[in-house]
Amino acid sequence: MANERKIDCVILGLLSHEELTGYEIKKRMDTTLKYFWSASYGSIYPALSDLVSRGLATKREDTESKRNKQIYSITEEGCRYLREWLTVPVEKDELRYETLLKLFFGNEQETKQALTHIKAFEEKIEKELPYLLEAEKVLKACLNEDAAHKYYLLTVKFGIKTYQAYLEWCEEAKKFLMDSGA
Amino acid sequence: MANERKIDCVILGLLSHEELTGYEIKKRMDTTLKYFWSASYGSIYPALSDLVSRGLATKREDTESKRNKQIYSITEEGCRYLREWLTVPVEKDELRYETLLKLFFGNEQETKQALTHIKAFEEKIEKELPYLLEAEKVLKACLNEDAAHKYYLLTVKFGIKTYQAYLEWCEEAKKFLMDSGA
DNA sequence: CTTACCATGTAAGGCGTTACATGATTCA
DNA sequence: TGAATCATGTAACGCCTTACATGGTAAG
Repeated sequence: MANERKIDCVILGLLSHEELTGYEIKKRMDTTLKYFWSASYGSIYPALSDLVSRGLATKREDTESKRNKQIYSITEEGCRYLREWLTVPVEKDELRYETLLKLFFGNEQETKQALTHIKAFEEKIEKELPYLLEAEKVLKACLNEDAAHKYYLLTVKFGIKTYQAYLEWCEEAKKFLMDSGA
Repeated sequence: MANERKIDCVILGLLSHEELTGYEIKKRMDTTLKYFWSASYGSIYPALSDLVSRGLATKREDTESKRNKQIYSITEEGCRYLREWLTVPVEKDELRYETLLKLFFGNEQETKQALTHIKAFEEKIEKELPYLLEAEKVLKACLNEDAAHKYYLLTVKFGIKTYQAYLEWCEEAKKFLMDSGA
């Protein structure tokens, strides 16, 4: 237990909450996890097959719906694997912001360009923040329904805190460039 | 100009400030850029060769020092390439925090484990923040010496803002878990 | 003299995305 | 009936890291 593929752990984590299809796993990623993790079908489906072959998950066909669904569940061993991973210290938290890269080299362009990148970043954050705030409200309201909500709420709060810090920075950065620039 | 390898752009950006060896490029990454970008020798050296073969940079051997240094410079075309990239909108800002992943699935473990991850995260941030604050002080003092400092300062300020937000979140998260937990 | 740092590069392999390929079902 | 969404998968390829391989130099 040292070099786990993160995709395996994310999937097992989601399966530990409920049974899911590959499609649903992708959806969870694109909604609740997307603020700090992402994955594509091209990594999810192969990972699912792999988890089954390693005995960490099982697959069964859905009989109820008319769709050709493959439903995945976590196994006992999968649970053990997940819990083990959760006890191991975090290896790496990574941030790759192209916006900051372009800003860092801003001197090669005009101030206007730098401002454009900052504004684009600001707009993106302003558009996403309401979803986080809404999620916070909903989660706070049903905190007692599911113990897992507590942890979900913490990650949402993280997103809100940082997004608000981003927006503050955007304001300051714009002011700084407009005052000092030109 | 649509699918530029970011590593090329970072290197060209650094070379636009000054001539550098591959080793020095790596060092710049590990100090000034590491808060929002990273790269290893295994990607830097091949990229440098590639940039030379594409006419975006030139390489010459160092004659002054006794070391076997390969010094790289940006070409006119390299400058054009860089500036072009800087005008293109940002494609992706990515955050991959394993800490949040482990926290999200925190229900599978004890509250204690979640707290451990938060504390480890907090310590890491507390250790790095002073460097950012020091960099801010230095940059503010010599802002007029080099126009590029202005942009460098902005990225440092971004780091400070977010790190401070992280620390606030850590405090709240710890309190939240200790109050609600157990 | 030996440790730390300077300095360059390659090879193997991992991990993941994009694009492709296909088709069913639901809803307006 | 057509668009949106549900649903599963593969293949090619890109990009990067890790580990390996090697050796010089400066400082204590």
